[in-house]
Amino acid sequence: MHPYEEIRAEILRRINSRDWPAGFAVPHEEKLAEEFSVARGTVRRALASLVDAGLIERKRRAGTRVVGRKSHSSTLTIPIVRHEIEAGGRRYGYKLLQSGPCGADRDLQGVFKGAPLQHVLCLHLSDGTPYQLEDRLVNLSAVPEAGAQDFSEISPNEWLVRRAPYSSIRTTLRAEPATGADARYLKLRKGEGVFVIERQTRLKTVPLTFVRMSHPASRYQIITETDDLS
Amino acid sequence: MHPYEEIRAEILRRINSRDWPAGFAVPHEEKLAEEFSVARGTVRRALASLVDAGLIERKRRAGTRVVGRKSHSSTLTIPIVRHEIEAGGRRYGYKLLQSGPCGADRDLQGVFKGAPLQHVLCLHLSDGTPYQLEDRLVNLSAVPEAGAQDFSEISPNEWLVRRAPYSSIRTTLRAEPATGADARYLKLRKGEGVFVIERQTRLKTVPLTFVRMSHPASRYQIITETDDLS
DNA sequence: TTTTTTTATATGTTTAGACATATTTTAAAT
DNA sequence: ATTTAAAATATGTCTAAACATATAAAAAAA
Repeated sequence: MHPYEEIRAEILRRINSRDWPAGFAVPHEEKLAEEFSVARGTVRRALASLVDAGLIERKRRAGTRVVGRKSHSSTLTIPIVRHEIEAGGRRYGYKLLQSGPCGADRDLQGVFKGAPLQHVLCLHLSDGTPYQLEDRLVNLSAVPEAGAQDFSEISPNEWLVRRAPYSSIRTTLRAEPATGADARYLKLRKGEGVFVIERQTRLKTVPLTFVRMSHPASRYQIITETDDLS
Repeated sequence: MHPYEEIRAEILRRINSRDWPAGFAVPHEEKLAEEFSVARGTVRRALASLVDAGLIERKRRAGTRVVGRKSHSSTLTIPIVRHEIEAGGRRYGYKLLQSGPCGADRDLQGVFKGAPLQHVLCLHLSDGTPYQLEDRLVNLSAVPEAGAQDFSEISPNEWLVRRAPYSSIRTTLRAEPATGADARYLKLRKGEGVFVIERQTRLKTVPLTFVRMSHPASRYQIITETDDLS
C-alpha cells in the first residue's frame, strides 16, 4: 500500500466514522502533509481520489469540505449489444430491417435541425430470440460515410461506436408500452412493457446520431456496480 | 488553458482524427514531454485525464495504447427522491405505509443471510401524485439505529444516504408489470408498467440495505449526460 | 452604510530529479 | 527445446520548491 493510499484510507475512515461529518472543513494540504509526514503532492494525490469518489469538495482559497451526500452515483456502461450477448455465453444474431435516407420529419426530437439523415432499423437477437430493436437516425452531414455503409452485416451501433468519435452523450432510460414496431419485431403483444434506452451523441455541439433501443422488459435489465475505495 | 489541457486536447485530436487509431502505441512519457517541451509530470497529468475518460489504457513497461471503444459509459446519478422532485419545482410529499422488524423470509435475494431486518414501505409523492414506492430492508446488525428511527417524517432513503456510510453499491434497472402493492399505492392498474430501481449497498462486504423503488413508467425516466473533455 | 480595492490564502499547476515496480525482453542454464 | 534468471524499460510514486490564480476576508474609499 502506497503512502497516498494509506492517507486516503485514513481520511476515509474519519469521514465514515463521522469524526469529520458532512460540512466539516478538512485541514489544508500543508497541515495534512505535516501530520502524515509526506510531501504536499502526496496529500493532493489522496485528496484528488476522494474528490473523484464524490466524498469531498475543494475550492480555491475556501478549502476542502466533506460533502453531505445527496445522491448515489455509479457508472453506467452500455456495451455494444453483440458483446453483451456474447459475454453471457449466448449466440448473437443480427437482422437489418430497413436502411435508407429519410426526411427531417422523422427527427421527432428536432435535434438535427434539418440536416440530411439516414434511417436504420435493425434487430439484435440472443440465441435466436429478439433482444433489442434498434431504431436509429444518423446525421449524414456529420458522418457522410454512413450513407455508403451497408449495414446488413455490421450493425450501425457497432459501426458508429468504433468509427465515429464523439465528445458527449445523452442517455435516457425509460419503461414504455410496446409500439407497433416493438411488438412486431420483438414478438410482443402491443402495449406490453419494453425497456427503452435512447441515446444522442454529439461531437462538440454537432449531433451525430439519435437511437432508440427497445428491449422486452421481461428479458432485460441493467446492472451497475461501484468499485470500493477502501 | 493550462499546458496539460492543451496537450490533452492535442492527443484527443490525434485519437479522434484516427492519426492514432485504436490499438496505436502512444509514444512514452519522456518522448511526449520532449515533443511538447514540458516536464514529464505535465504529460502524466494529461494522460491520466484520458485514462479517466476511457480513451487510453496504460500498463507498466508495456506502454500506453489507444483503446478500441466497445461501449458507451456515463455516470448514473440517482438523487434522493425529495431533491429530484423539488429540483423540478414540484411539491414533495411523503407517506409512511409500514415499518417494523421482519423475518429473513422477506430477504428474497438472500443477501442478508439471516441477519435481523427492518422492513419499511413508504410512498413519495410529486404535487400530490404518487411518484415512487419505496420498499426497503435494512440490516439491523449493521445499522442498529434504524430500528429506533421513526420513519414517519424522514424517508429511510434520505436517512440512510445521510447517515450510513457505504463502500459499494449495486444498482439494477428494470421495467416490470406493476405488482399488487405497486398498483395500489401508485394508483395504477395491475400489470401496468413500472420502472424499477433496485439498490443494494454494502460496507466492505457487509450488506446494509436492499431497496426496490418503483415508479409509474409513464411519469418517470432517467437522463444521464457525459461531460465534454475538449 | 455600501461599494471598491487590496491583501491573504488554500488550492491548482509545473518542474526536475530520484527511486519503485510491474512486465517484457533477452540471456543463461537446464 | 524448455525453463530459469537477469536486464531493460515504461509507468507509477514521491519529494521539494516555485509560481499561478480564484476567491474569501479585510481594508479603504465612496
